[in-house]
Amino acid sequence: MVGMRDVAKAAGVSLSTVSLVVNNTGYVSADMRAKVESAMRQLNYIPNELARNLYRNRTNTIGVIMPTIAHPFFSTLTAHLQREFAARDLKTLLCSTADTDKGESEYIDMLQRHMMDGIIMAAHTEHPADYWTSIHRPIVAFDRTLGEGVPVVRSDHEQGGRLIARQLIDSGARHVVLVGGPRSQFAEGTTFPTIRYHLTVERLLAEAGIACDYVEAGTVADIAAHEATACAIFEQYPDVDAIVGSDVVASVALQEASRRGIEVPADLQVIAYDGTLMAETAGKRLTAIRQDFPAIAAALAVRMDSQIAADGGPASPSKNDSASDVDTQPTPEEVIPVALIPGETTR
Amino acid sequence: MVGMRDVAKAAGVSLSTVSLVVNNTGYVSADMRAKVESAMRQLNYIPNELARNLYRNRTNTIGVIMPTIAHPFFSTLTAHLQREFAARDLKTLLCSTADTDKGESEYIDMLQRHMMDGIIMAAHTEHPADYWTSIHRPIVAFDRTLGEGVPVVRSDHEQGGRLIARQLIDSGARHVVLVGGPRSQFAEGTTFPTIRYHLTVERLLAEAGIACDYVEAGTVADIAAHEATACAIFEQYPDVDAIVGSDVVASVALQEASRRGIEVPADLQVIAYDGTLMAETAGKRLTAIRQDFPAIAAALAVRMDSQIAADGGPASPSKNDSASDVDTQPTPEEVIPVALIPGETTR
DNA sequence: CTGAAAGCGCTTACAG
DNA sequence: CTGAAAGCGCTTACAG
Repeated sequence: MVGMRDVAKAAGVSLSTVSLVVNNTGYVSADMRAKVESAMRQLNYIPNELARNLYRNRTNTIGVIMPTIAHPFFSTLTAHLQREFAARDLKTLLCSTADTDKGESEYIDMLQRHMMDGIIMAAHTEHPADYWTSIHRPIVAFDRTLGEGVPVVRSDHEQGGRLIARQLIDSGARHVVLVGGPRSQFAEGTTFPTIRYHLTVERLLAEAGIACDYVEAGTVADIAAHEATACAIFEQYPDVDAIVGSDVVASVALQEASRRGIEVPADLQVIAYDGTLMAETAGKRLTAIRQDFPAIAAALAVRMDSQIAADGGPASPSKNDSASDVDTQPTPEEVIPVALIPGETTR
Repeated sequence: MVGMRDVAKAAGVSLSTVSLVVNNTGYVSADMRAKVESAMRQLNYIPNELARNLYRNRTNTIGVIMPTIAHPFFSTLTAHLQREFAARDLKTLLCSTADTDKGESEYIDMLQRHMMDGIIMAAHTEHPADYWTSIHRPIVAFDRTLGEGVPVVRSDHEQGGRLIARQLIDSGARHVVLVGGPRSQFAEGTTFPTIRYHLTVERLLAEAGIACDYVEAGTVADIAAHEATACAIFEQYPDVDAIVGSDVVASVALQEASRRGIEVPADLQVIAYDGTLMAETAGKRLTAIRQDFPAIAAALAVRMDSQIAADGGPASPSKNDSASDVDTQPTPEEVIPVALIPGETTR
């Protein structure tokens, strides 16, 4: 392995001169630079980034914690995140909680051991209330409230709920089935804002006097369960005339409806929540609430930027502690609008 | 930041003793260990992994270069890879070529700068013949022949082609449309083994006297193009009675067929190549050639293991150079069987 | 079994 | 504008 030392020797200059040339820092005379550069080329010198990382205590790597990217929602989100980070010269370390026996605590560990500069938390594991706030390193949550000081980016699920409810009410739905995660996540003080779309739909439909049942489809990582659930709906609720669920659930429900000879949208409407590619490849183009992946990813990246800037900032307690106390925003939350994309599965 | 030095001071022992305790290496007396451990706890010591990385010249990170994980094939593959690597305590660095303005050469750069221990190459960019072999660091290719010394793992596309052809012949297809990547990739000496399934199908259908047209669907990252292509088939070939393409293409083609009132499978058969989740969420369960993701990921990981072992090995030219010459396998290629999963879209 | 020393490869003040 | 020196935080021979 050829190092700076070798280059310095070959060029007949000092170590620091080589460093200056490599980093294009400070002033180096033209011929010094030339000598160094030709030596680098001749020896085929490649700087060892690890040494720099050690010195700077930075790896330019962000951990992206997802339940699993086998799920289209999370693969889409991750793809967009990766683009945002790459544009900032940040690497994306893929951290799945469902594909692995590793929980996110192992990833947090890696964060603290300085192998990552920050973490995007989009997995669904639950933790004691103070777990996240006690970490004191750059974390940004997606669609999770993790506690004071952990910024959140999420879609406007209330809006999503309103859009769905309006569609269903206007089209004269009579019996709606909502498919979603474990109802236990709906408890008071839940950390899952996602549920608000279900709650909103339920409330608005109730006000309109429309029957609405909720069916649990298992956790987001259990895709087989989604498929089974979607098929079972028709047994359990023979007179269902509208189904609302994730792209996966909606697609499978639509498929099952076709198998049973149920006319969509005449006798059954289907609305997908998420709006990934899968909503376009189902039996018909699904009417979908589209979460705005580019905007979500951009917002997450911007938040991450500032979290990192804050972290890299005053390592020693700043003299004006009071000022920073004043600055403490009460868990900044950024809400991204959604849109209803009309498809072929609603009236 | 509290470091080993602080722990040593607090425990009243030397630096190396702390190191031994932390790494659970060598012999440390019980009370020494106890003192150190309590000091670590009190100071809340967290080892800085960067320093270790520098010393060991290893990051335990594998770069996974994909065109884009927005495509279901690559997100599925990546999910499985991540599982395999995690089981080996290797991190997965997500490297997309299509989601980014970065080409894989930038990732190769990171490999050489020792920020990654190895690279899985599954993207589709072309390079001069000697590019890959000149890197001399752990690389394993998926479905790409990259040159001498770069192991390849791929599905048995010839078998895939045979399975498809047999299905089409046995069911009495008359006019088949094959949808795939740019035909320019089919040139002699191509580095894309994938094309062999098309070539095999074409040959076998020709022998059977069945008409077969090839339609280009754009690169794998251009999903919008796939969708457009799938719809256009019906205009271009009004009498098509079988369509073969990736999960995405097949799903969209099926959707379009339904829109046009074409009966599947009676008047049109559809076969999907890949067999991801998307093949299950289309309008009907797609008959699919399923690539064996778990086996592919496992094979890639095993190859990566040995590439890394070889790389970490004799840094200095070994005395028996001749022996290693003899050992040089001519580009090991591991071929994983595929399977035809019968669905509702074939007769 | 423990400690002082050198070193992983680079960076950055700091004298000249 | 250049060079000798200290240091990033840890590891590992190597004396004791």
